[in-house]
Amino acid sequence: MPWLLKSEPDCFSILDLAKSPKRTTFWDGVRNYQARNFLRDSMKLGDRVLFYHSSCDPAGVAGTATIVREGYPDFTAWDKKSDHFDPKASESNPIWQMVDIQLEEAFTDLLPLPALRDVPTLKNMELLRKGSRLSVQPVTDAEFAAVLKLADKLGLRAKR
DNA sequence: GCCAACGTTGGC
DNA sequence: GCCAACGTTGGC
Repeated sequence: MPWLLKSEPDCFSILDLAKSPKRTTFWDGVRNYQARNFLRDSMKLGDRVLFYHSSCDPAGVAGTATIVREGYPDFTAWDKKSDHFDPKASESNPIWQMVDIQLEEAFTDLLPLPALRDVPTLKNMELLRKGSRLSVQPVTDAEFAAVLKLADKLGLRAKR
């Protein structure tokens, strides 16, 4: 199943991912139980990911990635120096999970959120639901394909 | 920077 | 177990 992962580009952008060793990173800092359950139970090796930039202007889809390691304990949770430190977590009780993702394709430019709202296929997409804040979201195959198709149409996919 | 929507906390 | 208060998210 495809997924959508949100990141604030000021914190970690798709360019940061592109510059990472092997264009791969661990997806740490998720501190929401519903999102945690997706990371732990549902994300599978090889699943594709829409990399979404949130809290920026405009917000939108920045590219795609794939899951290259399935859920494992998020060790930043018991690192006191981490921004994502959680006093309730420990090595023996990790609470939080993360996955590793590898960059697949960075769009040449952001696919802006308002453009997604114009696509009929995406009408029920979790991202577009009013009040939706989930930072790890399942995406249907049809939705994933529709986003890529729109990126094509807007000329945001340079390499082939 | 505003504020609506949501999740979490904690008193009862 | 309810629910008010609070903190956070994230589009605008």
